[in-house]
Amino acid sequence: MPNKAAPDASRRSETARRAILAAALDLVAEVGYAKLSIEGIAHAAGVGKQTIYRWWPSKGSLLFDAFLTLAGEGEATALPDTGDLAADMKMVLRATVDELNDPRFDQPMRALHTEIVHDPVLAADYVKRLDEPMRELKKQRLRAAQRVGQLIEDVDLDVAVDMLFGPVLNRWLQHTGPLTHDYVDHVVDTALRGLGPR
Amino acid sequence: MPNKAAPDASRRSETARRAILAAALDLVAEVGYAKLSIEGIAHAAGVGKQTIYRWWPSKGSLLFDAFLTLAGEGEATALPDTGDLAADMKMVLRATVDELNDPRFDQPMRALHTEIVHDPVLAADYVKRLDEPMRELKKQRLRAAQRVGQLIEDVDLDVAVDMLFGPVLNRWLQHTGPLTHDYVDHVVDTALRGLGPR
Amino acid sequence: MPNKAAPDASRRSETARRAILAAALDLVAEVGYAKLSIEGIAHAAGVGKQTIYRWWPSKGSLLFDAFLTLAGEGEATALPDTGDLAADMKMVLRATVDELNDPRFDQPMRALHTEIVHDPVLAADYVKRLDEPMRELKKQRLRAAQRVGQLIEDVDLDVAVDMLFGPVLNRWLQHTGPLTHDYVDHVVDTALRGLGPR
Amino acid sequence: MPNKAAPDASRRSETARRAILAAALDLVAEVGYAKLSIEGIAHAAGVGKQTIYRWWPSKGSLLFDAFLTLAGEGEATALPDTGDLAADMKMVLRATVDELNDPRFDQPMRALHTEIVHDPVLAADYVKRLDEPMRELKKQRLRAAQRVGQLIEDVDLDVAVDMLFGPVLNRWLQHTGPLTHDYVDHVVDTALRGLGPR
DNA sequence: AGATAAGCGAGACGGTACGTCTAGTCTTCTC
DNA sequence: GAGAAGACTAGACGTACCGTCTCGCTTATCT
Repeated sequence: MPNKAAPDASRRSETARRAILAAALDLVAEVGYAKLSIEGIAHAAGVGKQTIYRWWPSKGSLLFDAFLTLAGEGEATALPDTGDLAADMKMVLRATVDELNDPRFDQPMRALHTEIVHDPVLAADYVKRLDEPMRELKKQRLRAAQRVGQLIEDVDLDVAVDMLFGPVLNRWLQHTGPLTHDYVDHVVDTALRGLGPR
Repeated sequence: MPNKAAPDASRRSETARRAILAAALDLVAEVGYAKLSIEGIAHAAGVGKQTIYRWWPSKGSLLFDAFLTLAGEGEATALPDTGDLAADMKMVLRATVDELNDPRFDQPMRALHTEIVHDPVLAADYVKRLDEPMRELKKQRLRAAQRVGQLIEDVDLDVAVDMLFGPVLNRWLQHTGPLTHDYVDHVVDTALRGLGPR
Repeated sequence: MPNKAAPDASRRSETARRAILAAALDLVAEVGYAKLSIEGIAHAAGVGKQTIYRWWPSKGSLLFDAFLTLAGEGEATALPDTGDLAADMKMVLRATVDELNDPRFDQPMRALHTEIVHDPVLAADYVKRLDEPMRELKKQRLRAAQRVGQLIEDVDLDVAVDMLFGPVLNRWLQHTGPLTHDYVDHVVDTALRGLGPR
Repeated sequence: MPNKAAPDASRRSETARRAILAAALDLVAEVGYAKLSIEGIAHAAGVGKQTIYRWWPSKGSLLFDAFLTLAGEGEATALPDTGDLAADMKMVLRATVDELNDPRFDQPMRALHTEIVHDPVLAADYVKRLDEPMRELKKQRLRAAQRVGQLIEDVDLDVAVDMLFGPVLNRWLQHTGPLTHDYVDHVVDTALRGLGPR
């Protein structure tokens, strides 16, 4: 039994919702995460603060929703499959770093990741609605590679995905090095060939 | 001609410095990054706010210094070398996840990483004073493995390090899965063997 | 041509009207004037806010109506006349202070007076619908006294009423002293006898 | 033992204090009591809100202080004494109504009285710092009148003061009639002569 | 040794933003 | 068409911190 009356979603203003999400993206890109304020978003969206507090429990969840409109929730249905696993993975990862290098995506993604680092609830949501679906697509491509003998059979596909995509995300988050196409090519080649001899 | 008089470091109070760093660690562990305030740290350390602002340019750099006292700057001089690369890497990574799972380390590290994500200057400092030295140790161990034929010759060692350590850091930051010894074992085995057949 | 359609009073819900007035009185007595809100009244009355805004132009006018239901508009038809002016005035004033000391009346009256102080329109309404009728009754009693030689002929009856009732109201409003029967007796005696010698 | 550290008054900024009081007076005169906000005062005074909240417990006490700067705390030392009580009281009361009719005084005084009506603590302060001293001056003048036989001996001087000044304040607060010199003359004459015959 | 000056604890200052509350308007649905 | 319900824009509330500043006090260095 909820002790606080939930707002009636059927009456929600779609106009306001969209204005808020757009304003959040614009503002985070403009002023950066540190200076992003609910008050600023409300003002930029031409909306009362309460309208934000009514529908989002935290700045993180708002950023998450905003990010989803940017990413297009569940837009991709499959990774490219030209028959050459290495080439396909390089293509995907190159597109990823291009996105990460795009200022329009960079700031919102950093903001979202910051929230995820500190908010396990939000992180769970992120895993379920963004990470899992994307991970599934990646695993599907890897399974297809297994079928044509381009990937060993007895590998943990989650670990495989982590090894292919983790290093790039880390380098971006931690500014430990430049995000280039060369780097991702190296990562794909190394991951596929393995570090050990033979 | 500097327009702002630099503080005279020779007169700096070591007592205050230590109290501030300790209070920062205690507080971030206690209340979390989001509720961590300079004012709170100053109060907990029994110190005036100005003493913090005088010596640290940002909350991030303070957290960095605090973290260094926790990690023990440049304490380790070499990674273990029993002759078995896989076993050694598993040992190191298991120790790493144990640390990441330790509440005393978890919050300060998350706080530091948050700052790094948004502050390239701090990130550069982090890379130079923490990431680079640790990375060098790891590369030394990998070079030793190359000498005894446990690691292929023509591999980019930076990429190798990223593939071994990146997935763990990632999983921790994004809460994408549990950080277990099993997981790191999988990662090491897979990285060494490679994803491709043969 | 009115630009705002006037509500059709014939369709007005008497139930809602009464619930609102009752809720206003209850709430002002319970939480005090400062924390009295239209929203709170609407909620307590089980009524939509619009129903209040439709029928009352201001919080003051609502309080005024509520107060009228408490006072019983134009209920008294004459002041007591035992033939002894002083005794009759003391009786009336004692009843007045008893009312002012009654918590049920105290808060609503203070609220109403606050609104009157700042709203000349409401004040005019108050004068016409509450002050004037009461004042007329008082003047009637004074005129009767004049007829039997208990009050001088050439006195401004409005001034006389002000001198008898004003001090009590003031003392109550300003908390300048306790409102006792003794005090009103003093006022009546002094007013009738005059301050000057003889 | 106070549970909340009291601010250190010795460090108080006199500039800020004066700016706040002046801004409060200006604003209440300009926009009226109903639209007077702490935020507005702070802004007009070029001051942070906290500086107001630090030094005044309520809007009422701020208005009180502001009013004191307007009235000049304890400025008058004695009422005029020409030997003619009636003439002197008329002079004083005429000055009073002139003040009440002055827009510069009207709004702040109404604001202050509103707060007093609802805040007994503030009312006590008002009585002590403004009402009592003024009342004492009035009573001194009345005592002087008693000495020269212009006022009866056995009268409660507080009641006498209430009868002379109460009606004017009342008429002003409640808008029950115009505040004219004629009116105060009537009041003084009637009070001194008394309502009863002879 | 006394003067000088810096760091220090303390905390007031002008501000920004927080998250909550209410005003008054508007919209939707029911009776 | 009035009414219950409640979302909407707007903005004040009182609180928490920001980063700067000023105040005495304590040290350390320099005449």
